[in-house]
Amino acid sequence: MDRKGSEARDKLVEAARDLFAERGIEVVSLREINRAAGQANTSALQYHFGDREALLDAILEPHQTDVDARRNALLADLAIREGPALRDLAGILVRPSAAMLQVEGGKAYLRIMAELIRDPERFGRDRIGLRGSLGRWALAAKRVMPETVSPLHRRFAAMQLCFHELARRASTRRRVDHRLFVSDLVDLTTGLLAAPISQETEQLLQERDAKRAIG
Amino acid sequence: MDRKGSEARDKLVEAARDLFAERGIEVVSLREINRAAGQANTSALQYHFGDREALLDAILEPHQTDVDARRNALLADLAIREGPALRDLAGILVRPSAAMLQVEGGKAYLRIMAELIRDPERFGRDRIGLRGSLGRWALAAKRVMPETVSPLHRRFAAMQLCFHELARRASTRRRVDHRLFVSDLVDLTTGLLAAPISQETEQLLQERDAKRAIG
DNA sequence: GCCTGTTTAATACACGTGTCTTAGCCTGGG
DNA sequence: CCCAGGCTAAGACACGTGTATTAAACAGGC
Repeated sequence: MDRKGSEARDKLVEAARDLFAERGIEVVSLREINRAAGQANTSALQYHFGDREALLDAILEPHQTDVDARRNALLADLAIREGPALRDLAGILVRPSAAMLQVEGGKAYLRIMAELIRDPERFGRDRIGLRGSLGRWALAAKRVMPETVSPLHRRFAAMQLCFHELARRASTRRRVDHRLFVSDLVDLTTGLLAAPISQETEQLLQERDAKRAIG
Repeated sequence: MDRKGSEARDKLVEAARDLFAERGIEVVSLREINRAAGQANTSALQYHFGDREALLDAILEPHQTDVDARRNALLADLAIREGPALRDLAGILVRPSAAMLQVEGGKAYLRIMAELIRDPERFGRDRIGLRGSLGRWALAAKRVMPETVSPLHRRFAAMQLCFHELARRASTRRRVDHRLFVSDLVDLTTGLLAAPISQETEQLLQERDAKRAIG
């Protein structure tokens, strides 16, 4: 009942994937997906998936496992080395997802992911793989990063940057060579993770801590 | 016919503002806005604004002029000084918008802006004020920034970061003092703008240029 | 062959939507 | 007073939506 059904099912996920990417997950109607997939009847989608969420899962799952495998491999490499640079971390965040730029349907996947990660609450944060390799990445990053105001904030911001920029790249016209773009994105992400704390911030931090000590 | 009509009109924009911020501009139905505004009839919105886009303009306009005034003032200050640091630039990007965190309805405005700036094409890029103070900021930034791979890319990424983080802040529970958050966000933005170019990127750049020289 | 289970097709239903039309209200100016 | 015009109310229209139901095609196993 699940994997690899009926060619029509495949067409459905394909059509849904592209429509979700192009116009947003919630906006596209199920009927429209049916139409786009050729299966002219209304309940094909109903039959194969049940509802929109299950369809979304079916779209995401293959790419998700692909990305997770790549990132986990990089993380395993990292564990061996000692004293990895921040740029290595940024690369581990960016590159596995960036690889989807060259995969069939990967661009649509990236655009959908950007929408999902934008507000993780909307569709449940499990779906974006925070419990998967992204979570492991965050842990590794925490170990390496210099102590900052709110390292969590920085890591989340880095994820947002990464996925948003990948989605932008994925939605522009066809490119063949993404290496320069990816390398630049890794640089940007590194800059974000490594952003120094200014005097102003330092002072405000001290003020806050002082207040907390009193209160 | 335009400014300051009828209290009901104000309630309409207020309700629409909050609903747009909470659930997305395209998702909320006009009927729902009417309902939320108390005006139980269906065509009040129709009458006062015409369509959703005009309503959106009515929501944005006051805050937009406010932000533009603040940013333009900062830009004027900047023009006098010489050799401003990148962090000053980042501050000019962040602070005028961040000020909306403490303004009645400003949080909703920020969340809407984040959605608009996410894909400027969807609603027309005029609406996000790229022709206003944001455009002037981009020009000023271009003058100050070190030459990078694609400075435009960096400036756009900085804007995205800024508005997205502000929207996140705006959608969390009530906070009183935003100074530390803002200062930290300025630091992050600075780090993004100032992110150094890695060896890898440098090399890829040279390869690209070499190819271009041949082709 | 035939019969079972899986897939596709074809409608039907109740509901929410954007838009339009018509009538009622209510206030300010003559 | 009254009555024109800005505003609100109420409803109708055609349409798209998610879901459910029922029938038809299509396979493979005995």
